[in-house]
Amino acid sequence: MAKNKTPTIYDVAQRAGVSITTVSRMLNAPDKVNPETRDRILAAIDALGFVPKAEARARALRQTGRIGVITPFFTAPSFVQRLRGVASVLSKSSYELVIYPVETLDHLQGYLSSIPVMRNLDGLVIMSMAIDPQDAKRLIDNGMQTVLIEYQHPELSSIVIDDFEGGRLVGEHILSKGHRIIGFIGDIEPPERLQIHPVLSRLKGLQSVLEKNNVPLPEAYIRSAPYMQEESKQAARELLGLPQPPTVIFAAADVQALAVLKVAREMGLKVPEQLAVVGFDDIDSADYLDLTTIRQHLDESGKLAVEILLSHIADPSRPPQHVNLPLILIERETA
Amino acid sequence: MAKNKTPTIYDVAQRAGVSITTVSRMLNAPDKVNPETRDRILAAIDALGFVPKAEARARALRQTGRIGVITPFFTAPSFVQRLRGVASVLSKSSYELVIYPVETLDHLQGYLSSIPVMRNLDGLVIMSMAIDPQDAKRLIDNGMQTVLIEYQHPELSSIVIDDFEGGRLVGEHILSKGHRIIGFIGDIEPPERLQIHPVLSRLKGLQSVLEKNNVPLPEAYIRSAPYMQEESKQAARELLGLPQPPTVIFAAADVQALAVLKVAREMGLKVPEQLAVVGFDDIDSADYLDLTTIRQHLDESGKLAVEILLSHIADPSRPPQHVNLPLILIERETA
DNA sequence: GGATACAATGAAAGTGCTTTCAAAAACCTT
DNA sequence: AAGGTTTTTGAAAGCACTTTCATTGTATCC
Repeated sequence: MAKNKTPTIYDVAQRAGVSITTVSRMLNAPDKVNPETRDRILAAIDALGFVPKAEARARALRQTGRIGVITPFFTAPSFVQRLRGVASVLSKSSYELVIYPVETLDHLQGYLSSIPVMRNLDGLVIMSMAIDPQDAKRLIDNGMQTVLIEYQHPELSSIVIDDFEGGRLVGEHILSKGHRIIGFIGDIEPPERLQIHPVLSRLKGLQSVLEKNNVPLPEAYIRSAPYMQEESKQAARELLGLPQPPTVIFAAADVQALAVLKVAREMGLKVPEQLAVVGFDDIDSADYLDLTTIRQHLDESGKLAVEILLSHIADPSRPPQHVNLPLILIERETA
Repeated sequence: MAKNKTPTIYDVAQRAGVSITTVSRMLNAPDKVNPETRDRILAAIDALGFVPKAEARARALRQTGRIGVITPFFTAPSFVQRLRGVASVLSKSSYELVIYPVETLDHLQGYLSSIPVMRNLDGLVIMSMAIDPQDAKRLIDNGMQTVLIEYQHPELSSIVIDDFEGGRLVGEHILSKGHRIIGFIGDIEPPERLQIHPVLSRLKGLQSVLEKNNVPLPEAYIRSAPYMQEESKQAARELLGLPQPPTVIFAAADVQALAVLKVAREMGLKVPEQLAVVGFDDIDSADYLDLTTIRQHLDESGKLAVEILLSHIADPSRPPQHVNLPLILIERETA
């Protein structure tokens, strides 16, 4: 047997001693071919394990739909948790989950220009990325059902959280705990590809509360650091090395808060007595570390996104839906 | 314009004043065509509402550009990290990443019976799951390139680690630290769907070292608990409630080790003075918590799997490759 | 026996794309 | 300004089938 290639209609024809025409006809209109010939062809088909490719594909495309998720390269636990939500509802339906990890803006551009046009996706979830109006328009024009997470567009469904409010919640909490010297760590200038600025809003929310209560937050107490562990630790060390170090640090992402906790341990600071820490996201690890943080229902946002998506795929006439997920402060041990 | 037919690439080409080649190229490798031309084509596409037929494309293409990953429903950080490895190499190629989360054995069976026949995948990675000989045969017969992680089959490429050796490493380490009363927590009876028993091997590795050194490990000090946080904590509490509590606990998964650490904190035990903890996996959080653990290069295993897969897709005549990834003990603060 | 009607088949021409290869154009060097 | 690269492009040759159309061999009728 000439193997390792998947058999084509040509192989079948040759083996059955007929032309490809006859094989094709046998497949599409069996009654138009002589029963003897038919049996010969059938035997050849079985022997070769032939499956008409186009048909398989068409069937595959119909029976199992595909939904795509565009996500910043998922190094961050928060994205993972959202994906988990997405997968959990998808695995109950018969949809495949296709992931498009975005590392650079080019990537995103590439996906966005080919996806709507290629039409081999039934729906799309775009996580934490700004998309420009032109791309949005193309999605809409091509009837690609899309749900945005952490970004908005009037004509596309979206799920957002109120980052400003989150910052406020943190501000109120730490003030109520009596803190007056406050440090902030966050990735204020996020990677260009994202083009969204949740961290800045969180900071502003914090600032608004502090101002209202006449608690200062000098420039020196605000450090911008990327999500990486090392950079975050460095930022924490700088903050704690200040002549008058903060008694609480608000890290705008849990992963960064974890880094702060690690520094605190290194320096032998008792948490929360000598240093309180508040995070943002409520990733899984936050619970393990007893980190006080803002829960933004990451799993839920993923689930919801897909549910909205599926309902819109089922009935494309539904208007876009805009959901604002509530935030709550989870008080644990670190603040 | 002859309309009422759905537009083809020819119509687009004509309208944009270029050849079909250029249109096709624009669709598949946008960066290889002049931006001006690109805009013209894009405009034509938009104007005509052109949609490339997936079927035709697959036909001409002879490959699908999709690689699939079958993974236990990815709630566990360790799977996530492997996926990260997978995605990192995939995003450099032009393959789509399709994820098949497995929740039940039925799921797996469904995937395994349709995937090879459907032929809409160029390659497959199967993580941490046993596949029976029949399914393996089907994959092989249909020429589906496959890489197994944490499971072996003589005719399929695979990536494994030596769990027994990992257990040994832990045993030697804790003995060298002077511990003589040892506790073990692990998911010894894993979910039926997995049908693989890495945890048992880890335990056996540990036991082999202990025996050799005449250190006892009574039944009561071995607790089986599923990966969930609550169950793991409960197991830890039981262990620590023993008349003679262990001075070190080896948790066969980092997530469980984190739960142990949490219990220790609850009980006010100093780590590692009063209770040492060793994990297994070296997930991201392990670093944040300074957990002493066995590193099994999760990211790397994912990367490697895809690299092997891609090389086999490129040249299907290559023989299956069996890789044994080395384990090392990472000594941090907890033991 | 000759004309007519079919049934069964294959050669070859699509189908809507991708890809290879080579030519043309634009850009650098020295 | 001559030569060498690189970038853009299109003609044409696939891909795995489906369809059209012409050819053959019979069966049927008068």
